[in-house]
Amino acid sequence: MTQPLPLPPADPASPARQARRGHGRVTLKEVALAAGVTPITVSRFLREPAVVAAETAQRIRAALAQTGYVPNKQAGLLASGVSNVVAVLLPNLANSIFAETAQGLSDGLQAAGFELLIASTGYSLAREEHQLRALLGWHPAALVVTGRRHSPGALQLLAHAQACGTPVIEIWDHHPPEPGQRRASFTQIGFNHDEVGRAMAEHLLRAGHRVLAYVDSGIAEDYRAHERGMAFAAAAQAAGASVTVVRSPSGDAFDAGRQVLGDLVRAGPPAITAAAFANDHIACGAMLEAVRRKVDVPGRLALLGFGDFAISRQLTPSMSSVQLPRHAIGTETARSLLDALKHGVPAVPACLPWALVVRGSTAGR
Amino acid sequence: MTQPLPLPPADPASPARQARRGHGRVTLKEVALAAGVTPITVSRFLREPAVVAAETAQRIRAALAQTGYVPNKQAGLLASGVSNVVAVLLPNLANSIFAETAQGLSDGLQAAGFELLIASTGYSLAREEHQLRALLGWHPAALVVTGRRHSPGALQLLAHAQACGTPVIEIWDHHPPEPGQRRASFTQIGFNHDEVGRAMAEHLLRAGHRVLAYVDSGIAEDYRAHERGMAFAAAAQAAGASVTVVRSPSGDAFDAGRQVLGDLVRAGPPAITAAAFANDHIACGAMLEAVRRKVDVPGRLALLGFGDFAISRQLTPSMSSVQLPRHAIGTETARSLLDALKHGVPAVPACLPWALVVRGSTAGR
DNA sequence: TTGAAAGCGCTAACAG
DNA sequence: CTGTTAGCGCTTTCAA
Repeated sequence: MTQPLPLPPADPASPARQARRGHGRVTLKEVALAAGVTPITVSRFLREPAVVAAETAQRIRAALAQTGYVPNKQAGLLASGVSNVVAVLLPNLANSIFAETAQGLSDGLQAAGFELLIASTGYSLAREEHQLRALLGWHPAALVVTGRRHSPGALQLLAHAQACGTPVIEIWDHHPPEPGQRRASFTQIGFNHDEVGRAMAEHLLRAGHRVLAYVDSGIAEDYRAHERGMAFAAAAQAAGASVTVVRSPSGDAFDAGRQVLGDLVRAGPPAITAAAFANDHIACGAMLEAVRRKVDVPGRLALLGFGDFAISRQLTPSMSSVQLPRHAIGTETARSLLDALKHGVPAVPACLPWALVVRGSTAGR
Repeated sequence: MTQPLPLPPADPASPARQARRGHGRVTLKEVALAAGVTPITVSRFLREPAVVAAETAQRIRAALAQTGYVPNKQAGLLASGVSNVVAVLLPNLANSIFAETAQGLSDGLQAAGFELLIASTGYSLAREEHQLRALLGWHPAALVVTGRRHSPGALQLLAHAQACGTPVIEIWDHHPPEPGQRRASFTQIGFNHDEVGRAMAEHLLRAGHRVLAYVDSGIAEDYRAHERGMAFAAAAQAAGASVTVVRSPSGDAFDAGRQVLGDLVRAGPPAITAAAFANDHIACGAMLEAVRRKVDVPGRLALLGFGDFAISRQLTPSMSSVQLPRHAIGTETARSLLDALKHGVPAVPACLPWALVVRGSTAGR
């Protein structure tokens, strides 16, 4: 504080300094003092600049710049009773699949003045409930969670929030309610994983495969991957094909895929001729190992991924996969949420399109 | 509200209902009413359960469960004047490199009761300043930003915050202050990108290469990648080698790498015999294209990546790269921050280790 | 061990 | 167009 560093918005040596609280932050009152008005006028100017007189506005503007005022959101939200926070629970942020959804949400919500409070659950329902409890303390304007599976406690919290008028959206899923199970229903924005699993099976069946495998996610609570696997197996078996479900080992997904490939080619007789995977990383690992072992893909073994990650089209042969509305889930959720929040209506659910992209790894017959 | 759904923590049909505000949230006062004590006692119990009488505690516990109380953080933080929020600004979340740092931060801070407010800047200093302004409104306990380059406005905000006692940490960088440039100094936790650039050059020079290329990031404001490139070029030229710096095209990084490979092999005479890249994705793209074109790697062209992404060790030949303390930057920052916050001392800077991993793509000579 | 009073910083409502 | 009054939900003194 000895040398006068250029700190225009709040020079520590300026007269505004001594007016600060213990925490050192400039408050509305101090700005008002500097501008020669009352706090409420400054508050008004901040929210609706047009409503104050031109010359008053000028003085306030100067005071604002001079003091380096930053509004305290805690206080603002508390006083107004409205929240501009949207709480988001994702299984994972490191996984680019969800990061893109977060980006989509952010794109759609930030422009409308909302802030995102993002927490990751690590694919654990227990952690989801824990995080949910923490997030709820911010009294968010809306709640976005991943999937339709939640712990009983989380379900109660979500139902309670929804009953109090807070929109709750389940993303990355779109599923009709189970007949027997009575549960609160939330708005779902995503796609049906059963359908995807079936489509994956049908694609392989259509190519003439009769001995199939599904390589499931190594993550115990990746329910959506398990669901696709169940639907895949059911569809294949209904068509008279056989299906082996293997769970991929945990750890690096590429390595897991490499490891699984050994089991796949060793299996039988009858030999497995096509495998579907819980995600592209595992599938790509298997593909790389197949290339290394000179296992013919798709001749000896066809491979079908899920997620259509950037690397998948780059390998040789290129990986057939399922293209997902990763970003759209975010933007659509934002759109739906803004609508719901603005007009006080419930958020509308949406079933978003996906596409099975056929490439070299399952080509021809 | 017609059928009595099981909502234990706050049955909308319970007596607690009518006690709710317009926003429908249970407040401390209502819990107190249900427990037959005053709000302050409940508040105390929540923070220091041991300090209230055993039977009072019992009643409060029951009231808490019955009402489904969720503390309002806005109010709590406002009243106590302390913030448990750490604001984090990252260039990008979709990029797993930063997602891991965020995870590290989260791992270290959540246990200590802090919450992360994460925003992404999209590698734009302008957006950084904007986001910073928004984040500052939460009056965070600490500020974590990426890199040492900031807009003048952001610099003022950061300096101001630091002057007010809020720790400010710059991550992913560790650089001595420029002699001529007078600027506020913040705690840096990361590594020196000049050193990495030099090490990359030295590795290739040591392998006998004399005609080099640096494939820079296509992102204009990825200053750290540019820095590595400058240091790379300077070191190579100092050793008498020639260096061509090319900027990778924007868009999919793998495709960019593929595209760049054409230019690299076409260049000369003298022909470029080794290329370093701003990141592994571009490098892998180049590698895949080299394999496709049957360009011998490393015989005709050695490739050296940066970041050591999961895919890099999987390709054939495997990619030499620079292993980064992605997660450690997060955990170390958390550690440093907790220390600073707890003892009121400034956060200590740290220079974290990285390692050049030699694999097939730059092997032998 | 519990309570009463006061206030965090800001914003609704109303009044002028 | 501006100010007054009251209070958001909670926590900090202090006192009982």
